[in-house]
This record gives sequence, structure tokens and C-alpha cells, in this order.
Amino acid sequence: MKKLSRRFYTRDTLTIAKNFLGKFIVRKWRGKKIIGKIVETEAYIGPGDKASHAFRNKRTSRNKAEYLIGGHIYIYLVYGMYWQFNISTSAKGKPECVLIRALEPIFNNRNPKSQIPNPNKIPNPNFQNLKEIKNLANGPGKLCRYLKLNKSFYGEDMAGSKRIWLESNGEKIKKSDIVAAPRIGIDYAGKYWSKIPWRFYLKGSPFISRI
DNA sequence: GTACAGATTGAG
DNA sequence: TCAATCTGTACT
Repeated sequence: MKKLSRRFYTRDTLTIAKNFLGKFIVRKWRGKKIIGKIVETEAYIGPGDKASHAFRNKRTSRNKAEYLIGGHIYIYLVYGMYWQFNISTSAKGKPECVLIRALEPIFNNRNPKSQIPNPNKIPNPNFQNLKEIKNLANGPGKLCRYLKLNKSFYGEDMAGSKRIWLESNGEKIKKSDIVAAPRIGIDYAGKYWSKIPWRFYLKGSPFISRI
């Protein structure tokens, strides 16, 4: 497993949104590691993107983390109760980010590669069935609960943090295994921007938020 | 000070 | 399909 460095986060945002798929979020919490494989993302590319919080270079105290160099966490609350976990992308001063929308929970860190293809056989005795496991992180609010994330992570640097980072197991996701679709919950952005296919997910994964 | 949106979720 | 839910944000 290789930790992802700054170089990974400073590239083109759509490329990163696709390359996040299949990577592992590692969260150190109370001496343990909570791990999830990213299976669903969305790109938000301000200032041109009407669905972005940084549309027209809007700057507020909430969204300022979007302007940081790639790799920093932009986390905020929606509906008064759900956290949304974003990672800033591209160069400093460009308000671009990727929303992490769903994770496949990983319970055994010894050989992540071997256990990925068969979600029906995840060896965790704490859970009885796939339905229970899916329910842990198949949505942007739920995955923050699973990873124990809150506002204290605002602006945290994924390339330097000791409590959250990304790892790669070297697996190359085939282009044909990535589905591009319209982003969720942004109808307010109008016909064009709510239809543009900047949501990406792993084809056939049972752990995505919705079809 | 205060109105109000909201990148959701879970139940039906 | 639909409404509960409630805090931070962005305005006055």
C-alpha cells in the first residue's frame, strides 16, 4: 500500500475524481485504522460550475478550503446534520474539489487486494449480512459517520495528516469499469449543470449511494 | 439578530 | 416519492 502524495492531488480535477475510485481512505481513530475503498465521487469545478459553492469565484468562510492547493479537506454541514467530505484538487487559488460520496467498508487490512472482488464474503463477524455492511458508508453523510469525520478536519492536509490519508494498492481501474453520470441533488443549478456527467462510480459496485 | 437553504436520509 | 430535520451561513 502506497500513501498518496501532493502530486496526486494537484492534477486535473476530473482525472482525480476518476482516479480516486479504488483508492483507500485510511482514518486513524483511537489507535485503530478505519478503512474504506472509494467507489463513488463527484467533481465540482468552480468558478465556472454553477453547482459549485465557488461559482463565479464566490468566497465565503465556509468554502475557503476549496481554494487551497490539492489535498486539503473541505468539509461542511448540510440539512443541519450531515457532513459532506470533499478534497480540494488542482492548483492553489483554483476552487476545485471532489466530493467523496460512497465507500466500500474494508475490515481486514492484511490483504486488501484479495478481499475486494467478493463483497458477499467480507470477513467481519460483527455484521450478519451485506445489507448491514452496505448501509455503513453508501452515502456522503453516512461515510462521514463511518470515518468519524467532523468540522475539526476542516482544512486538514491529506498529504501530511497523521489521522487521515489516501492509499493505493496499485490496482489500475479500467476505463470500462467507471460509470459517468449526472451529479446528485443539484437541480437548483439548472438544466445544463445538473445534467453534466461529473459523478463517477465503480460499475456494479453494491456500495454506491444509488443507481 | 434572524431568516433560510440545504452536494441527505430513511420510511412508505 | 416525499417530508423530517436543525445548524451554519449570509444576509439585514
